[in-house]
Amino acid sequence: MAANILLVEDETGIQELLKFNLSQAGHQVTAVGDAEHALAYLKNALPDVILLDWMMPGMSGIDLCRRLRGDERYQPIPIIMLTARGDERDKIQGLDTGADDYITKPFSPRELVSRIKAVLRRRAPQMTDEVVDVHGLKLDPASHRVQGNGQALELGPTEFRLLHFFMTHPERVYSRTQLLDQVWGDNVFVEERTVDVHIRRLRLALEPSGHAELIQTVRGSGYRFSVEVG
Amino acid sequence: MAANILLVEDETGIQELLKFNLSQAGHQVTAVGDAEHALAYLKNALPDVILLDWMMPGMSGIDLCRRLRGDERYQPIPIIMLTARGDERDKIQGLDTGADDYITKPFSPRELVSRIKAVLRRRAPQMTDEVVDVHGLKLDPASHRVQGNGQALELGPTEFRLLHFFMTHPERVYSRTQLLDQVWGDNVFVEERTVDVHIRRLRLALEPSGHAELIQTVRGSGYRFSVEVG
DNA sequence: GGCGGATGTCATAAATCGGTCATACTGCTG
DNA sequence: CAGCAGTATGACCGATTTATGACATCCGCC
Repeated sequence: MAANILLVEDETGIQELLKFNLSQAGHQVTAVGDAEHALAYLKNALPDVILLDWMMPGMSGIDLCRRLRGDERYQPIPIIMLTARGDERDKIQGLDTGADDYITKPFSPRELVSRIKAVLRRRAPQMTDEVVDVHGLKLDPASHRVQGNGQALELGPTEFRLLHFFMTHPERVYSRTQLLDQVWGDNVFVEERTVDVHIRRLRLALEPSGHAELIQTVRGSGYRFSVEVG
Repeated sequence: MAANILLVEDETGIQELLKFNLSQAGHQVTAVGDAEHALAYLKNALPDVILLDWMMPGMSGIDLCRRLRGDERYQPIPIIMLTARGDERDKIQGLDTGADDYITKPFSPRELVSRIKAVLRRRAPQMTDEVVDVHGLKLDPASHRVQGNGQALELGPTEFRLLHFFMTHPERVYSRTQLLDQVWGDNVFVEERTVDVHIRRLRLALEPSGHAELIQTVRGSGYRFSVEVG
């Protein structure tokens, strides 16, 4: 579950310590000292999570949070607020501004790491490395394996990501464009029809265990991963 | 998993208690009364874990922790902080330390032991001296020997470390970068492709006993040590 | 200083993937 | 039932990734 994390924190001491601990947990951390630098960074890269200190010189964490929540581009990025105060009022206010979670100093590295995991799970289930199991179809991100009813299934990198996305977002139709954004990544120049081809390859790969039917075509809309028939 | 533990604690009562309990659990304990003695000790020996009391006369636990974290030589050593419940919040406020874990007094010896174990496993499972045996492939860190189905296998130092890491982290994909970090060490300037070469050498070394298949390529992701086929 | 093993790098071969296209098929609409 | 838009399929080929063999360097040890 390696994630790119943007840390916005003015105290260099805490910055270093968090950086160390999060790196230890396998994450990629970029640290900036204030809201302005954070915004500058965000113009060029989209992290998977943002850790935001509550109190900062200049634009405060809460202001930055509000601003990010107002921008469609940054809206989907989970935000965790860091604060020294355990005040319930602040917590309410923090969550009010659109933060996904809130953690009070001091906290253990382990706690922070697990909260990051939780927040990722909620926002982007396919980012976590948890095993997904649906109807006898099992996908393990850690070992990068897929089994259908215990039988090993072979699928290429793209099909793997595609299936992973589908399994973590079941029972819902996704257009080709959405799939390209989610599975291929944004800003990729690829024909929409290419999705069809990979859907086919995925179906072929799932055929041996009879799980191909889980990938359903919704004419005029896109595709859906669903347990129900039809 | 016998570990060398450095205990830094000023209260002799607690010191004795922990020493007894940890020895009981099979660990080798060295106890010192303050940070200065701890540093002196660390010049000559590197323990596997450090237990650090939070509040101490002279240099506090938190200062020592910071200092150790800043030194590349001590950075990989797991640190567990011992803190008194309800300690003045302000002093510890937010200044999370870079410790791997912290435990609040009073705690049960059993809890401490299991946390030590957890921290060791998390940091470096391959650091332990336990013999690893998977599918007839046996690796003994102590004697630095590898056998496949009883047959001695020859492998170079790097291949040995690589195999050791894999055997202690099975069923999981590791990217070339991760392998470089874990097996070669951080901050090493080595081409990623070099990993391929050592993978090949490792496979060649394991060939005689037919264990080469345990080293599997996961295209686009990295390599995996796995008992399962495919 | 010479030797042998170990290590990292490179060039090249081999394997696989990914995107596109042409074509066949399907289901809806009038 | 003809036409049409959307989808499935099979083939192709360049691009990327991995495997392999060869080579230069380094280091400890005679």
